Amino acid sequence: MLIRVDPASDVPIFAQVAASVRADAASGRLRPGDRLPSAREVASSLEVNLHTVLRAYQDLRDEGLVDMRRGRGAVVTDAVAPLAQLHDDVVALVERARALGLSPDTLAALVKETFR
Amino acid sequence: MLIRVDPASDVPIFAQVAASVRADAASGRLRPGDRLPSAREVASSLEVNLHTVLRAYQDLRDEGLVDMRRGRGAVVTDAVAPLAQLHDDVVALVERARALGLSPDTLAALVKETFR
DNA sequence: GCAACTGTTCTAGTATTGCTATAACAGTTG
DNA sequence: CAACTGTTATAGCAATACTAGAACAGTTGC
Repeated sequence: MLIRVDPASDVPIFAQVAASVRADAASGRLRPGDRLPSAREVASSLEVNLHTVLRAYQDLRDEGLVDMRRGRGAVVTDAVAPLAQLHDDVVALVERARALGLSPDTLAALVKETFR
Repeated sequence: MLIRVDPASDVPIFAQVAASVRADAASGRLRPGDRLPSAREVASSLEVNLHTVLRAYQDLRDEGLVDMRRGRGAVVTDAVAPLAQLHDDVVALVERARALGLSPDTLAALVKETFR
């Protein structure tokens, strides 16, 4: 379980951590029942604050993607299934967007706006 | 040409303005050669500051979607064509995501992460 | 039971960001 | 020339992102 983050990005670190987990769940690298590394572990290896990682984990919990309890850690739930189902479609769309020269921000913003 | 914004949203106003224009371009409601309403007009009707709208317009310019010159205003460029080409795919993906119960933020973040 | 782990909560400080406010400047158009 | 357009500059305020340190409270395994 590897969580990647780009410190130079304008995207908040906590959002990048959550996004990394989400992508792993969508691609099947992370399955229901799997446990995320402890927040302290992640914070240490990314050299960021514990609270920053916890903020990401809490966002994932709010989305229902993980189940959190003290002492146990954060465990992936069945709610990741929809993400996995969309994975191929998302990859296909991203490939088309990339071929057309769009930026990640542009495509993401377009998707978000279309959702409204 | 109508630009909608949700003041209660946690998404910055300037990002919402840019997203609104992007969506209009993608759907074909806005075509190459069309002129955006002046920043002062939009600021006035949305009851926000001029600079907030200009920030949105400048983002669109950075993406190449509009051409800006003082005195003339912001004009939509041919670069919106890729957006229009993706429109149907984006709508289809959003529909699937909605049916699966995903939130706009979750899907947008997933798309953005998949792009990396 | 106890030690070592886990998330939870609290307080607090700093730097950055989003937005506002005013004003002046400089091209473009009719 | 007048009325429009975006551009630039300065300044201030509120909220956000991140950090820091500490204590608390369940869970697990020896």
